[in-house]
Amino acid sequence: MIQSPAVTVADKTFIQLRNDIVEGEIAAGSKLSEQELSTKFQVSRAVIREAINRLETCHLVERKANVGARVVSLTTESLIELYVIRESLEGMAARLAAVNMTSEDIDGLQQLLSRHSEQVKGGESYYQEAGDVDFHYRIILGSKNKQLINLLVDGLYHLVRMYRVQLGMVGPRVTTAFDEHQHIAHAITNNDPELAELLMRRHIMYSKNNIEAQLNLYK
Amino acid sequence: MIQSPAVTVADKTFIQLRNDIVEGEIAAGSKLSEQELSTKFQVSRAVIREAINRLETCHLVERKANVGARVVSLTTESLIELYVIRESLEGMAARLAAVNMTSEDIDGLQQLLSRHSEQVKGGESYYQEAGDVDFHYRIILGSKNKQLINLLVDGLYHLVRMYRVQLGMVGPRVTTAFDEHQHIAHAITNNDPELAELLMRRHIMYSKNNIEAQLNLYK
DNA sequence: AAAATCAATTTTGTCGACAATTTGCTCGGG
DNA sequence: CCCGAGCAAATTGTCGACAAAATTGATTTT
Repeated sequence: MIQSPAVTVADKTFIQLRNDIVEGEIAAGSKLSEQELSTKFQVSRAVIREAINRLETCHLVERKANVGARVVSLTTESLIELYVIRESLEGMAARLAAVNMTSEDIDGLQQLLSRHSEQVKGGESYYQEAGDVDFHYRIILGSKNKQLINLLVDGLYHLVRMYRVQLGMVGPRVTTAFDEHQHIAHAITNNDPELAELLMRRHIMYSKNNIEAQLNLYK
Repeated sequence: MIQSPAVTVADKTFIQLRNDIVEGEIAAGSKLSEQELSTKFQVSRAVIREAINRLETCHLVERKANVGARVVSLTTESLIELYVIRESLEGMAARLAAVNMTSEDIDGLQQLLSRHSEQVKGGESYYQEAGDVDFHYRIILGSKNKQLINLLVDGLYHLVRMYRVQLGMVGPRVTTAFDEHQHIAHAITNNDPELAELLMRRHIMYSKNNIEAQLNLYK
């Protein structure tokens, strides 16, 4: 898949729906009526079905035969499960990146961190949302493992974003996370795959623990 | 998704096509013509499109807009990439299994290994194909992480099987692999997640190395 | 009143036809 | 002889209608 510039109507509908779901405009757990959506978007049901199929591919909706499609519901368990998978896959991505990133890739990564550094000093919390994603995204691409990239970017990325947006993942982890990013980048620069993987796994595990703690406040 | 007993025509067509692709009856890299398939299976093109969409979901075919769908081509690089992902995810599965498997689960796992033990002593090479899959499958389910299970069983399992069938993964690793399985099971029985993950990762890495060696013979 | 049954309605599944796009070929020019 | 423009055939994308299945609500039975 990988972001191709939406040539067909089904493409546009899919992207629109995906945004609506990730942003929460279509509520988590709600039903996706084909008829309703086809009148809303002024397209045929075939287009809607195609779009829903793709949403299922990136784990944003679940379909049951003869019953229909529902947006996935956001549960604490699923979020934790997701972070465990991220820990595993992005840890591996960091390991691979330490071996496979070119010096240009590494330069770009360092420049990204420099910009983030100024933002953190300046007290901007803009960092958390886009910055964190950017960093992880570069590591994933740096793995140069096409299947891994596809799995993460098209398969889990949007689901992670959906949780972040809708549960409002903020917390006081901004500067801490930035330090962790620097350590990971350092390990990659030194071509130290074991350390890069270890640090990335810890980094994601800390995020997971942080989220678990936040969620337990509501209990 | 997860194996639901094919209620709709598209379900059956999908499963049929999936088998044909995995078994190599539809050649790797070949084009899937919607018209051709719809006449062959005596169903409408809508059904074929639905089936192809699902095949894309489990990474068995790739689609391009206005061009069509092709069965993925089996390259050495992709196979290695796949094993790297397995190493990561199944390693994590073993880690989780060591924590989350019930004593009943563990009993079942031990019984499975006992049966395999007799088969290995008896010199049956039946083991490799079904036995290995069975073992790994139990570990994956033992993780109790629904998203991980879904990712592996519906997403990568069939692709792995496709490679095994079509490249004829045999090799002299039968008894060695069995020993490794026993060690992994032992670590899980002892509730030792770190060791279980380490051993599973090594186990899959050994398989990967073995395959790489085999493939390099042809160069 | 609660549970089971059946019919009406709504929703998804499947179909064939038409529209839009790509592909391969032919033809004309350089 | 090679290359590009344009045309023709084949393929995918989109559509509306019909068939089949599930949900809903009323009715009957216990």
